[in-house]
Amino acid sequence: MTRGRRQAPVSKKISESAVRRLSLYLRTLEELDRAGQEMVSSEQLAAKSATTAAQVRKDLSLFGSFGKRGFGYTVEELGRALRDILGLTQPWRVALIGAGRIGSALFEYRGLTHRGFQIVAVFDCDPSKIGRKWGDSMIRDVAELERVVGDLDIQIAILAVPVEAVQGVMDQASRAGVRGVLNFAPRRLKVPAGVTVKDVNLVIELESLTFALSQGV
Amino acid sequence: MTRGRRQAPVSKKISESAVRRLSLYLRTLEELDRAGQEMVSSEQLAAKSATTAAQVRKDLSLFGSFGKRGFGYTVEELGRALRDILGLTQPWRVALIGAGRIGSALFEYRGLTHRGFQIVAVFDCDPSKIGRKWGDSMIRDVAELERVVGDLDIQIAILAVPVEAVQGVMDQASRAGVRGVLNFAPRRLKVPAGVTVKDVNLVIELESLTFALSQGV
DNA sequence: CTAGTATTGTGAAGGTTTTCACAAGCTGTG
DNA sequence: CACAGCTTGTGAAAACCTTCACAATACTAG
Ligand SMILES: NC(=O)c1ccc[n+]([C@@H]2O[C@H](COP(=O)([O-])OP(=O)(O)OC[C@H]3O[C@@H](n4cnc5c(N)ncnc54)[C@H](O)[C@@H]3O)[C@@H](O)[C@H]2O)c1
Ligand SMILES: NC(=O)c1ccc[n+]([C@@H]2O[C@H](COP(=O)([O-])OP(=O)(O)OC[C@H]3O[C@@H](n4cnc5c(N)ncnc54)[C@H](O)[C@@H]3O)[C@@H](O)[C@H]2O)c1
Repeated sequence: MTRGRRQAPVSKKISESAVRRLSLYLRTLEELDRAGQEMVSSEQLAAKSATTAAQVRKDLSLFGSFGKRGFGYTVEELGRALRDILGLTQPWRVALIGAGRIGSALFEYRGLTHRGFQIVAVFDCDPSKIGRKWGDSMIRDVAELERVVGDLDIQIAILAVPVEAVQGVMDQASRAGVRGVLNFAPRRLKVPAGVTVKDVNLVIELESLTFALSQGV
Repeated sequence: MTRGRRQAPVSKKISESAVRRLSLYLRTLEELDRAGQEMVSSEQLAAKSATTAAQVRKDLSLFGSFGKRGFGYTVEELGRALRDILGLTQPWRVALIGAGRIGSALFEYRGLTHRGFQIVAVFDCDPSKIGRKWGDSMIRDVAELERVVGDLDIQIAILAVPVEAVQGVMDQASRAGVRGVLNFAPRRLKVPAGVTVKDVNLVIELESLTFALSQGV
């Protein structure tokens, strides 16, 4: 029987909610790090991440053993481990498709670059927008998507196009070799196996809010 | 033993995921309605909403009995029932706080008004923005928040301010009597009991995407 | 009216996630 | 070195959610 720590997972299935919490823990750790704190207990990490100490320990135990009994976790070390688990050790190259209102907000959002997501190309289909300069680069014709994704080694696409266009753009993107997609259009996308989609849907958020509000009366 | 249909729930606890699916079903129903379809089976509703027929029926059964055995559901009737359950029978009055990049994208987003969310006031703290005209109304000083929320009977606030400012703005909003909040800033908010918060956090979405991508290697 | 077909509504089973509780183990102190 | 104090890591229990499977039932056709 091996005794290693920080062991690779035995390929257990990890729940979506566990992964989302890991991302939260990482943000909390970064705040602690900025505040100069070196150690943190599962108790404290939980309090700052709106969960419980047991949940924190269970989540981490899915991936290995990162703490010291009696003392807690080293902020920096655990942060490194989480970045590693979440696949954040090297920056990701992202295409933004749709240079409209949401697209421009995202393009200028420092929170993304900061976390290692580099928008390396922007696409649109509107001739009046194509060629316009955004930041260092230029808005490209979405027809070039396939070529550019290959040339720039893009792995992720953010879809910020109108709902009627989104499935078509998705098809182009998956043909181009994009493996992950963040979709802002309110439609469930059909994708080939091997492509992962995450949806951001404001209306669902708002409606789950109004549900809660009208329940609580 | 009563035999009523469409019974009010016996105040069971409804899971967040069930509510989110209801919102999805509603969108699907609206699409079917636009397409002129009158009846729908749980099977079809499930296929279009990326879930299973059993799940659809179970979700609906939490709130009552809306279908006809042997036939399915009336698109319009079920739509009405879902709007009722989700608290969408009358429009909600929303304050947008933070007239920056994300704020302006949201303000112009038709998808919200469309679904009965009316942005009736916009607030900022930047003197160069206050007083500027947006749509029919004007950007107001966030200092007026408390008064305006009362005057305009605002129930929901969308927070689109920088992360450093968000807890302060949240405190103002809850003092003002806002009961629901959609928060775009990447920080967990502390709120008094009776206030519900939903977070929209892009970085979590992207990181759960990169987790999936780096697992799947 | 009866038979036949289709689909709902729902207990029960099965599966997953969260919480509990405690042995294991690290560190500082005397 | 032994002990005290504290926190992790983890099986087991509890809670929660999804899937299964089928009786109940609505409607149509004959
Ligand atoms: N604006 C918001 O706050 C908001 C919020 C949530 C979701 N969304 C969703 O995000 C998407 C974009 O919204 P928006 O408000 O930015 O719209 P927008 O109209 O401002 O921008 C859409 C952009 O996509 C471009 N486009 C259209 N078809 C294209 C194609 N086939 N290929 C490439 N580019 C194409 C358009 O030229 C335009 O520049 C929509 O699906 C919307 O439902 C928007
Ligand atoms: N831009 C994006 O795409 C994006 C994406 C996800 C999340 N976010 C988050 O949304 C928030 C807003 O981002 P943004 O890019 O729109 O920023 P922004 O700087 O463009 O806009 C923020 C606005 O808030 C105003 N403001 C600051 N303090 C305020 C206060 N106390 N009261 C009222 N208004 C105040 C500012 O004057 C500014 O107009 C941030 O927390 C950001 O992390 C942004």
